[in-house]
Amino acid sequence: MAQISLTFPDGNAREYDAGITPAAVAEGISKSLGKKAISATVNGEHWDLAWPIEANASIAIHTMADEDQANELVRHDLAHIMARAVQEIWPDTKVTIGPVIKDGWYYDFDRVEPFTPEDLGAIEKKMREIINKRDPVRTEVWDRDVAIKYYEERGEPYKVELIEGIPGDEPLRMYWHGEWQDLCRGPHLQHTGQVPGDAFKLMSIAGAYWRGDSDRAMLQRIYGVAFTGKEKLRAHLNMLEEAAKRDHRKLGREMDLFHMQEEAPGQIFWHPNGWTIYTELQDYMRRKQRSGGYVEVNTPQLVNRKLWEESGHWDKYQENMFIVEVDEDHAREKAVNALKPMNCPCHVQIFNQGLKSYRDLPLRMAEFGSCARYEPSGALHGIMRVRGFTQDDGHIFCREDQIEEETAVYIDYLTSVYKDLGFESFRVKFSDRPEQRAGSDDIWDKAEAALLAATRAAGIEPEMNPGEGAFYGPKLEFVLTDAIGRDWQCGTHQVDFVLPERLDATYIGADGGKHRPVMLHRACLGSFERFIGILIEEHAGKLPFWIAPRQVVVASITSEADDYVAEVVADLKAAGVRAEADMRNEKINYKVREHSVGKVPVILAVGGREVEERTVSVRRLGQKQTSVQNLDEVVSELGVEATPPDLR
RNA sequence: GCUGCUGUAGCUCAGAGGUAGAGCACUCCCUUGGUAAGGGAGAGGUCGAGAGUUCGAUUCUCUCCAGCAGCACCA
Repeated sequence: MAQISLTFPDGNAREYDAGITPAAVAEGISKSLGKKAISATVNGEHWDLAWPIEANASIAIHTMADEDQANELVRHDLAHIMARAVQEIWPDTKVTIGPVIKDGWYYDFDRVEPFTPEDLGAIEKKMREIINKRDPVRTEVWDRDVAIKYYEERGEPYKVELIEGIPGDEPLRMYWHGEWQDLCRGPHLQHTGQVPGDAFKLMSIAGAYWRGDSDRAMLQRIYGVAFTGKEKLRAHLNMLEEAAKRDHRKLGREMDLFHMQEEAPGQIFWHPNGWTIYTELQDYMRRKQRSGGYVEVNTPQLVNRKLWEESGHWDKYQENMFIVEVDEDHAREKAVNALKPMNCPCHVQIFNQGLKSYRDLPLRMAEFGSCARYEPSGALHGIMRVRGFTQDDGHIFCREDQIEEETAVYIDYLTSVYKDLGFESFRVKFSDRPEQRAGSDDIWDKAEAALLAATRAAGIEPEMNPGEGAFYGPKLEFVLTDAIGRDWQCGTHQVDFVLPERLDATYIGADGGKHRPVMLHRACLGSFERFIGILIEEHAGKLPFWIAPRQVVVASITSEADDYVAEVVADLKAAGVRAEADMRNEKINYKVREHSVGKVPVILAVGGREVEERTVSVRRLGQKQTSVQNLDEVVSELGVEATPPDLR
């Protein structure tokens, strides 16, 4: 038998017979490791203990102490155990796929009867029975024809389709958990009893399209979470509960920021508090844009269909546009307009007024552009995905060779904005050429290289999103996450070769001839609405002082202090602080509670002593202790804090 | 848009085939209280909209609207 050499993490190598399994390797090292081993990493690949190793390789044996591998195995085995449980309870259910995801797994089923929330309990119970049986997990490699026939006979069409989609040279692994069988890449644990029975929970049922294709069957997906121990599960569930408290929809109500109602789905009624955040943020962005070399413009909301036809939106985006037809007695003729879903075509109209010289480039044009998009009803989400929103939009008209420099400048700009707003880190995704695209490969090469180079120069290694670019050019997406970890694209930076062409934007080059500018679409916040939603969740409502809508409440302890309260409020306002008086006939406990719930950053309590000494008792949100300070001192301190970071 | 769930007072929720309840919030009264809910009284709802079944519907059925979770979408 041929010999192979396996290299261990400590650098030592040992000789084995070819075809040895990691289980035997572990057993050979020590009896206890043989018992504790759950899987291995072989040449960087997560490897089942039962898979043979045929050639020289590096190897690391894993135990339950290796969190990453253990979680993957536990979650993956649970996916199978859940599918088995479901088929044992409802044998007519067809199985599809069940991958591991962050914190758990899901499995998609095809069953005529929908699952109910009560079913989850029954499935969990059955899963624990399976775990308690300690059924062995076994794997075999099959020929495709045999496997296809096997699944056809069992009436599992989805599995047949999956196999047909697997490249012919890849081995088909068939797994058994006891008598129950599934097609699976593996690896898995050795028996069902290795899965902790008290560290998982089925979370929810939802619809999901087969293969993610909305033209195909709607399956039923069951989500579960799982960990290696029950404390970790408890911590996770606890985290979710805490995260729910940070939901911007809940805080929006509690802080009286905004509301939404049936008559205007996907649109926001901003209340005074919320609008203060909005305008404070807008003022800040306007200053940043000015110092960033942008010129600010404003363009029409309602634009005739002709322009949208020229821009291509009428063809490609019509379903998402609010179309407005005027056909009334007072109108001479019927006009078809659309509320703008984007600002870009309008910005090109401004660019196109008069002749532009190469000396004008790069031309950075910005607009707080209000857009309306008819988003699918199921996509709406609080103020983060709406139908009426305002982008901090901007378009940079430049030459091809300026893309990299402009991208670098933009990343720097965005980074400073995010930092000022409390986001020290954010994720960047890079989407390159899709299959359907405009422009030559040569231009794409250059544009992609420019974006990547600028991003890397900024010290950012983007996540790759292959083939996800716009048809008109590659893009960078700047992603922030909400309270429960969902991704939201906020900032964006996209190269566009197409729109300048369609709308015939030109500039006169140094050579005296006409040239086509490149357009960079960019938004830093993305939209005020989404960004404020993220901002609220990121800070759990405890916004940085300068942007907090209600900054200070001055609360009287007894009515004797009322005059002094008014004086303190006046002083604070004069220092540029948003201050209000609370002289209601209520106890200080009550006032403190109410304004704490309302997330007011600073409460100044004043009673007889403070009136006497011209001091205030300062209480910061989230802190129990208070400090008595001189009034003038506090006013100047808070005046500084109320100053936006770019003006300090 | 798709699958499932939900819609009762400003908010959080209970309720039942015979036309509705709690706590908080709100208004008034008492209370002047020292850092997360002092006490009392009062007011407040075509039970999301429309249709059907029924002697009678907010409750059952259907359609629509909106929201929630996920999927799809997010040039």
